[in-house]
Amino acid sequence: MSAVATLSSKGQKTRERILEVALELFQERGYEATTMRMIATAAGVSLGNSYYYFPTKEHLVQGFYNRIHIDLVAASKEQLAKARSLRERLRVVMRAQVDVMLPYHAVSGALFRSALTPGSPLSPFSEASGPARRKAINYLREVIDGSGSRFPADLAANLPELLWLYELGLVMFWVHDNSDGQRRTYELIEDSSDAIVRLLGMANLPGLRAIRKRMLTWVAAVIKENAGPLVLEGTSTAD
Amino acid sequence: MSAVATLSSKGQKTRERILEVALELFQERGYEATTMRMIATAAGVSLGNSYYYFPTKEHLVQGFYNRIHIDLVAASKEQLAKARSLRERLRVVMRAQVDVMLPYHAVSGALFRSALTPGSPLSPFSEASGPARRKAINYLREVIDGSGSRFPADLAANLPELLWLYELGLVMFWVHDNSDGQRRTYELIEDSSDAIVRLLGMANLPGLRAIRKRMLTWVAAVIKENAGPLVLEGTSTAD
DNA sequence: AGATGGAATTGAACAGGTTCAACACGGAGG
DNA sequence: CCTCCGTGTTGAACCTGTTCAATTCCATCT
Repeated sequence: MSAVATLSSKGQKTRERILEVALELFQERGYEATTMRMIATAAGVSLGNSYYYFPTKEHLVQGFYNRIHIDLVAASKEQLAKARSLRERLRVVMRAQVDVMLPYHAVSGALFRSALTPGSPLSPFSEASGPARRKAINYLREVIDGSGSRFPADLAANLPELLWLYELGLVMFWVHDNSDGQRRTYELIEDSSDAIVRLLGMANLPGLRAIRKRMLTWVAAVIKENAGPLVLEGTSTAD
Repeated sequence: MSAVATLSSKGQKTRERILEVALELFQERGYEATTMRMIATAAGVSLGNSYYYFPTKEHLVQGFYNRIHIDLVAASKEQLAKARSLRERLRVVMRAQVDVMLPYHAVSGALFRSALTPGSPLSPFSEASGPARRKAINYLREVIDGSGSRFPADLAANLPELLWLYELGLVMFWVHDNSDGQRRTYELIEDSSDAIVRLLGMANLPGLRAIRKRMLTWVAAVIKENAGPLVLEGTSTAD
């Protein structure tokens, strides 16, 4: 069994220290260039000890995800309280998301590399990412509820998940965005937050209703159907 | 300089043999579990020699991409000739795409892992993937042109790229699809090919026209803006 | 034939992620 | 105080991707 379950204050502290140091080094030198040996040394522990707390180097990234979400909430809460329209509220949150990730852009490629690998505990769809995913989706639910907008029942029920996928796409774009300061991503946020709200408003148009139904079914399927016994080649997902 | 440029029949043959053996092993044991030493041995060359032809293990995957596209064309050409409507033609090609990838589903995760990493020569957006990408897009252009459908100029101009992105998304879904025989992906093809054609038909509706314009701009941007001096941490993309 | 130069090829060495058997520590129970 | 046992911790060893200086091969030229 991994050490994650039992966390005496001693172990907890060590674990924290390793993660802290790791994130710093990732930021300074990049993911690849940061060696597990470096991390261990900088954290004042042995190489083997790092593996006692983090089964693989990639598991350190999960800590990164968690931190990002905390920062996101902190960075957007205030502005969000002032924003009324859904369009504006979306803008605020998405901009904040990009803001808090800024320091990591140079290494984001490596950081997110495993994210799209099916079966990886780092996949945003994975069981292991469940808590982080639920937090993110719930926050988006607040974003929606806080606006005056109302939608057809089926759409409303799945809208948080839908927007979460949008957020994911935005992050993917940001990762690949090399314009200075990721200017283009901010532009995309402007355009897309507007477009999304408009499309949502049109969801009841005669021609779109049928398509909407089926699309929602698929969205729900994508989000949910990931608790299955998915095992990646070689490595069991036991954790 | 890499060896790719000059290909005497001797080297060509060796290169082919390595790639052949590699793809077989990937299929049998998975990507991670297949060792460069295994590949070299099975191909009857030295370890170093493999690296003469394929700068990294991942470069072997590029060969996989190329093969897939060739197989796709072979598998769909005949049926495509019989299909008239855009919806039907889309269905045929997308189903063929999934068909030819079938044998690789178990390892597809690892195979496509690098695909989403920015700067990687394996990224479908990368310079290195240019030829393969253009082939794929051109094939989609045929798919569109072969149907009777006509679209507004700006839409028509970017439709192949748009559909290519759709194809990419479909592949991502397929990679994560664990239903038996990837049944769900086939279902998604049914639904989405229909939805796409309907949406395209509505692109001129008053509310959608403005959105369409801006979306197309972004699609064009995503596809093109990838020739820039993008360097991944540590490794230069010199190739 | 002999020389020359680039293409192919080799094997050893290196680096970094991961594993593992052994050991230290510290509190609970006797 | 001693024993026991599970949590923490260690460092060496292993495996595998990657690099590189050195060597062989071979077609062409003299």
